Amino acid sequence: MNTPSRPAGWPRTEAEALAVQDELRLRVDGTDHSPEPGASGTVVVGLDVAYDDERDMVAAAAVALDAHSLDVLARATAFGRVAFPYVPGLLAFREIPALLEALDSLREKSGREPGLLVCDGYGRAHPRRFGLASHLGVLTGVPSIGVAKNPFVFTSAEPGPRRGDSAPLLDGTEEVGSALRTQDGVKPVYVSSGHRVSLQAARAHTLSLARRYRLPETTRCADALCRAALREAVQGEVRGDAAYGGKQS
DNA sequence: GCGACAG
DNA sequence: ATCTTGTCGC
Repeated sequence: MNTPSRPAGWPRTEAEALAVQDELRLRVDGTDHSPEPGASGTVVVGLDVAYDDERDMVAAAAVALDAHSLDVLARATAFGRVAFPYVPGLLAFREIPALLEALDSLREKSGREPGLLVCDGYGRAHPRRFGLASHLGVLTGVPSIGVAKNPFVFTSAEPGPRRGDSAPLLDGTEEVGSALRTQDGVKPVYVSSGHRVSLQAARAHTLSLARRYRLPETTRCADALCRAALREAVQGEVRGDAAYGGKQS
């Protein structure tokens, strides 16, 4: 019933959060230890968070898919209070406590270890090279990538028009990610490596997960789940239903 | 100094 | 992220 929104020691100020990023960024492993994209039996986890700022409430979702079939193997949610205000570049501090809780819950009920985490946002494509996907990867040790819908502060050439076409996402002259077309003639997504995944592999995983739609199936499933969970939790609160007061699956 | 800025 | 109807198309 008790859902800590801010774990002990969680940063309270922007300065503290920046210090944490500077410390943890040193632990990022840029070499590839990710499973083969689309490999049967590999568990890929999609993660997302929905907010109700009015009620200071967040709902996180973690969904496990089979990398080959894209079948949903397990789902988990977690609820809490907003852990940090939204500050561009510090998104992780807002979302990670609830995401870790959902991920723990998912491990319990699936009984399987994730081979890859797919986050809504950035990994290396970040002002300090330590976005949400990098942060979550370092904390869990699981290979991770970030797939975002917008280029944030970076620029890229327009990738070619076909699925699979990509262009470097640049911070000046440094390649920090890829603009990747996942469907013919559809707006690209912005992919970057988080932890223990190369950029090339991050693109391959993204394409393998986005077979029919612009966004990876992992992201679509997690997005739908956390939104539904938040709706139900808010309704429950309005009705004064105690069953919605804590965490749920 | 001002605006822009993952979700 | 979220506020929000209908509409065009596969």
